[in-house]
Amino acid sequence: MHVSMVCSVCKNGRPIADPESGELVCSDCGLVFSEKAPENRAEWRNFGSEKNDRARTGSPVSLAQHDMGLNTVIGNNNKDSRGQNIDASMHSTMKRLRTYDFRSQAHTSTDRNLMRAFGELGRQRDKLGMSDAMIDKTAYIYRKALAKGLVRGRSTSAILSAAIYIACREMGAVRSLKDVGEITDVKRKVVSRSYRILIQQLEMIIPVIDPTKCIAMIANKAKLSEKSKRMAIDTMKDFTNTDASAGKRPMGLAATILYLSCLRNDEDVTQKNIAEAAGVTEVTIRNRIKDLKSRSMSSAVRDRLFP
DNA sequence: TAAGATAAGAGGGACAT
DNA sequence: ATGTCAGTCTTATCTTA
Repeated sequence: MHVSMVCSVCKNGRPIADPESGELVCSDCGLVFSEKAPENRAEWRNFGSEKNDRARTGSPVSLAQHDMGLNTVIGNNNKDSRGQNIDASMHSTMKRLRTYDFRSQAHTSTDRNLMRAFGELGRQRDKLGMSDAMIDKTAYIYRKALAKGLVRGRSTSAILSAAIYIACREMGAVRSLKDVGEITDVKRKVVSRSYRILIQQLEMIIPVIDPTKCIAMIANKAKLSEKSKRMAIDTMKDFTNTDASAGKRPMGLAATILYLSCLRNDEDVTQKNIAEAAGVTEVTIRNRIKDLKSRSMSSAVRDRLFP
């Protein structure tokens, strides 16, 4: 299968194999490049006994379907097991059974809710560049939330957005609350509130987003030089696991260190460029600069930041 | 024009009542 | 449950180099 060699979003990253999911993801922004296309075309040959039946055996089992794709339906061909036509009374019985069968497919409110939610999830997945693994993770989280009654009283899309956000975080993909909110058309604060509820109620531990990934993402989005990017990532390593970023949004610090690195390299860039790429404001960058200036740090690091 | 300064306001956590 | 407080971040506006 053809794989484009440059990430379509950040225009810079190369596809690398993600050992966790086995998919090709962008080395810089974490976007999924491509995945194995599902083989849902008809079989070329028929291995079974039925004549002229080249159908596949069904789509893969997925959590992102309300019944996990394991549904069966009562057939419509009105033949018995030997292929004989069935008689009239049996015919009407079968018709009635089909009606019940169809209705029971999505009869509980849980099933209906899941159908709605996963329908929406399917519509969002391309916009977010989500892999199958991320979709399944999202679906799993949503199921748990629904089972715990966390959806009642809140909108499906709010909880779904939060589940998407959590799935992204767990897979190490760089997506902000703002990104997710914009794509799912849910207000950032609503996504954020739902997110907090989910991680509290489901007792989830969400890994902190890797700040070096943030830097790579911003640098590519703002089309900055590799040199500044490298430098910023090196510098950032001196700040991870310190309290420099405690309680602050990682993007703000990442953007600031990147900005300072660019200045150091005499790269033509404005606060505005970087702020936009990072999804923060210029003021935040300025505040972070002030914080950094007043911090104690080794002179080597200080020299690198403030020449 | 980019960067710095300042102010007002939103949203949420901690903590007390 | 409700109110207050400190801290973070955004938006908007004005000034400065």
